[in-house]
Amino acid sequence: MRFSQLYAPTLKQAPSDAEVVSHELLYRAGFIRKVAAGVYSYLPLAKRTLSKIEKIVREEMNAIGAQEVSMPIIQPAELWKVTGRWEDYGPEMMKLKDRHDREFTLGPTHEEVFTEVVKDELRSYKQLPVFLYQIGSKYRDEIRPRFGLLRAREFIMKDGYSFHDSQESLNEAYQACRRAYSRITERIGLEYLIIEAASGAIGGSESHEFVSFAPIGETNLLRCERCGYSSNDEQAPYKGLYTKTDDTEKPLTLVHTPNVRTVEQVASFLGVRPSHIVKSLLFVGRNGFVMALIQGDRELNLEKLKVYLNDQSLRLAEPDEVYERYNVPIGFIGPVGIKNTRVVADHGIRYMKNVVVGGMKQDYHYINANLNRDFYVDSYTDLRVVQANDPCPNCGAPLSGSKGIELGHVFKLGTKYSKSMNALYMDQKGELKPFIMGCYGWGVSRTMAAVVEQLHDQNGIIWPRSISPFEVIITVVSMQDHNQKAYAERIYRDLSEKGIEVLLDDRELSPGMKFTDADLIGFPLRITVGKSLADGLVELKLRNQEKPLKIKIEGDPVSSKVMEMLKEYNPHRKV
RNA sequence: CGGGGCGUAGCGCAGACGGCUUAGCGCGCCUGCCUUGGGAGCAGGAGGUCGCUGGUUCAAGUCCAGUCGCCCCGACCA
Repeated sequence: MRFSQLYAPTLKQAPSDAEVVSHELLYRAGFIRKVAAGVYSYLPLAKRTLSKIEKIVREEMNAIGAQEVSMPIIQPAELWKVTGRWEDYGPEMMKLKDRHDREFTLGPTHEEVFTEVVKDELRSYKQLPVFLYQIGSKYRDEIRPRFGLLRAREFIMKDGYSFHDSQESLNEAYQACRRAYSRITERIGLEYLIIEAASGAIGGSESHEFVSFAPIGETNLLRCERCGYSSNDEQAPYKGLYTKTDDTEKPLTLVHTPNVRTVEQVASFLGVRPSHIVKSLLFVGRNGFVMALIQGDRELNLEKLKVYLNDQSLRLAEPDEVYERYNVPIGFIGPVGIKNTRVVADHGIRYMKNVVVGGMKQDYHYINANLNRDFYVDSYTDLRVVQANDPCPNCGAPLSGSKGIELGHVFKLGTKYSKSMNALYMDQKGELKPFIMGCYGWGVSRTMAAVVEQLHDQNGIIWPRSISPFEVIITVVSMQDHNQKAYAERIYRDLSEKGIEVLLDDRELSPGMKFTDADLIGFPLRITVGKSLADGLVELKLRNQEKPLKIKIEGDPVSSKVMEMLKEYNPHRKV
């Protein structure tokens, strides 16, 4: 490819809305353009990189026996109503109606469609297992799209689904996919971590995430240096100690706390530690209001509460809803005297004495409230968001915290979808059984952005060789110089014939611009053909190398040295 | 959804408080000359429904209302 013919509009200035480095660099380097909030066009450079990522994903999926298919993006609402996800997935879905007013969604994921497709054809255990996948666009009406490709409303994803007649068979596919994902990440050249994860609205039991390290990532990682445990903070169980006290119970007292609402305000107004306050949070779910109690200095993990109550529709109640129902502004809500509301508490609540809670009356709080005397709890569970320095659930050593970008996610779904969709096969004994299912996602477009987050410097992107749009760029310093031009053409032909993907920068531009573009786009290797050609020299420079290497050309073009340098190229290392 | 902000040339911005002339600047683009090792120089030039709709006014990019779009923060706050 010649640069003079490549559509790669590079920009000196970053667009004003670019917030994270991957967004800025992909935009400036001419990979992407925005069409609407969270919706992007992929220009030729991006398309080449995305195709390479897809190819790696495809090869690794095929290698574990998964078969590629392609399912429709547009899906009828009925399919989603059967599994209850028309409501559960709800606002995240892009919904539309056809001319007859029939409802559809642009698929945010494809469990229903895949299950529907196989249910009538797979009738016997003899046909199992089956593992299908596709690579295509997904649509999620994100509450707030941001960070460019990292949280987009349209994005490219590989999603796979497997169907089994036993847990063992599911385990095999699950482990195979985990290995495939590890190979994908390694071939791309990302630094990553596999963590235990929450399964969220997809449902199911076991689940792991593949997360690439990035400070701007939205996944909170917890890691144990001692035993290697790793998890995200939505999933990690709290296995620490709870503070117990032997304090004698003091009498319950209502105190005037004008305009004091938050835990912090209450703590400073009353001069108590946040850990002495009980936070009372009201949620709304399928069965109405639920009150959750947690120690004031801890965050509540909504995922844990959803799982505990088996209600994915659970959400924090709006202040208006709370006021309408209890006649008390949020901030003064508490468990004392609350009626007709299920109360779920974190285990820690059991051991607290003489606590501060909302007064159930505007501008009042109770002090010295005590469990089973002044208020009551229906059940206890672990509701805490585990934080850095909490003990590791495995070995008790303090956890360390960091951030990452979720690239891949594997789930054991079990029979959630097959049961509700009546997707059954006949087992050896002639009994009808629901398929045991697994599901496996990989964010393709997000991977491109995640790589840029990890691999860049002040001049631009530093692509790993495996997914760079081109492996080599040949920069001709002066197109006026016939020798330079002719020799560059010669290397170009030679490398192309040897199967290297080369971009020849044959533009009539000042050398500065060419160098800047080459660095910005981030090709692994640059060959500069310039004035030193007169002395029989060209320069080779890896993208992460400080100084170029001058090599003698002596008849043979530079291909063997190029091959050698590309082989050794490690974009993560500064050279 | 709540709060804040923005919308003026391809990109980045000024002009708006304090109303009126020909709406500017940098980059980019076009032509010519010159130049070719890190976004060169000189000269000339093209490019604008000032997001949209309506209102106020002699006069609106500027004031008012509505609307659309975009961005940021928050939405685990009690």
